[in-house]
Amino acid sequence: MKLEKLTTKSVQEEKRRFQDACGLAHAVELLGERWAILVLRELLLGPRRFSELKADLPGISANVLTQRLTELEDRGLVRKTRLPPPASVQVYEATEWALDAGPILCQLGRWAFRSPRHDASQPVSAVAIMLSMQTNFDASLAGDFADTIAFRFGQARYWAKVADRVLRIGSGEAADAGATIICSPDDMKPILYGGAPVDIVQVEGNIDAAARFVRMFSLPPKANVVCK
Amino acid sequence: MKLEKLTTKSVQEEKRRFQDACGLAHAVELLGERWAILVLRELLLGPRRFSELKADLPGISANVLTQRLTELEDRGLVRKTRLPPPASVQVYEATEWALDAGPILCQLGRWAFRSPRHDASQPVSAVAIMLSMQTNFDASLAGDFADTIAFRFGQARYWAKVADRVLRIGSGEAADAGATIICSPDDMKPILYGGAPVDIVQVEGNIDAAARFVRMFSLPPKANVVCK
DNA sequence: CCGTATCCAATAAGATACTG
DNA sequence: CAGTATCTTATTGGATACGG
Repeated sequence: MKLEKLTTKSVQEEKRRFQDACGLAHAVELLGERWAILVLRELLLGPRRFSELKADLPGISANVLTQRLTELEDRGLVRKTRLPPPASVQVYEATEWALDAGPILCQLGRWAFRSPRHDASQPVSAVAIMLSMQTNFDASLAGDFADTIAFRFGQARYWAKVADRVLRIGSGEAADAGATIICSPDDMKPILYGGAPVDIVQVEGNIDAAARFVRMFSLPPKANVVCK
Repeated sequence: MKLEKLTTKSVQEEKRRFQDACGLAHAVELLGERWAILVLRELLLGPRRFSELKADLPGISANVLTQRLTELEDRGLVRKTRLPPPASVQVYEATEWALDAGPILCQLGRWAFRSPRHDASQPVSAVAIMLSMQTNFDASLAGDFADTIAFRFGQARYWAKVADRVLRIGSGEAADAGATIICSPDDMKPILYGGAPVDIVQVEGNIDAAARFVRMFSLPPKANVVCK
């Protein structure tokens, strides 16, 4: 009975494969299922646990998340590992190869942002807002700025470091932060992309550094298309 | 009755939207349905007609193709136009914005090519093999080569032009081709990527130019991952 | 708390035949 | 050729209950 089910399932998977050697067709086979790309996005800045993923992907159900994680593991994009003691907690981690897709996916996101249908009023996750900084950083606005800005979104910790007109982001505590911004990921949207001043949220440390930092981002122009 | 159906449908579409302002989530909403990315790929080198698309997307059914084209049109990615007389035939054409996604999708394809699960023995479409040349062109192998190679895949015509270690591709007849390669898209795979000599297919014109040209491509290395 | 397994209803995809 | 119409099958997401 179970064997039959498994066989049926693999036959189905066969049938759902594209008969197409093009790499792009395979990309769709790897990441084309609903939620898969967003699960990977959440892993781009480091390992996460199941409940974090579920919390940051509003609308996903536990069984679907389980299924996507298992599929991504089967395909070599995700590893199920255990954090070193004393944490000793189980986490999901993107493989190096999966991380290589990160910059490409960010570019795809920036492209889709130009859609007239895009709704920026929806919520964003912490990872999403951090990645958006990386993607929409405008080197020409950086001037001689050189500092690290730390972010506290609830319990989550991230940082963004600017030097020589290059920005790098990462997760974890920042040792050398000139300023720390404490708010929710959603609070950052009007500040980074709506021209709002940084002091509408809590800032610790060098507030001028934080204020300069948040003016270094710009969104791409909307596409000139008509759509129903 | 009909109104009710439409309302139900739009409510359903609402529900399927991600509550996520991240551009990547919107990219999935734009291109995430099955076949959508491959339909767009087929339009990246110029307008195509319904039957060509159906023929080059093995396995797609007419109703799904209709639905994808309508959706892509609604979303501003595709325009339904009519070729100028005397052709006067209806074609589907990617918008400028949709074409901007082309290079990103090609990079995603090159990334997915590194998957251990990728099956290069599947067939490729004419557009896919031409795009793969653009994507996998290795400038360091071009030397001082400067010439245009024309391709005839059945009735379809494409060209690839190399100058100053830069390759450009396009569709249509090439006026100044040094050589013309006449075969099927699948025949090109072993020649471009398997080291096979170009003269296993029909070549007209300067065969040495064709032979040099087909050695200018290299695939990315496989990812170092285990997968079930 | 961290998931996993199973069932159910809704909907999307696919196969096939058919029409202007 | 360019799609529609109809029927069947597969997948999804939500609820619920269960195991470590």
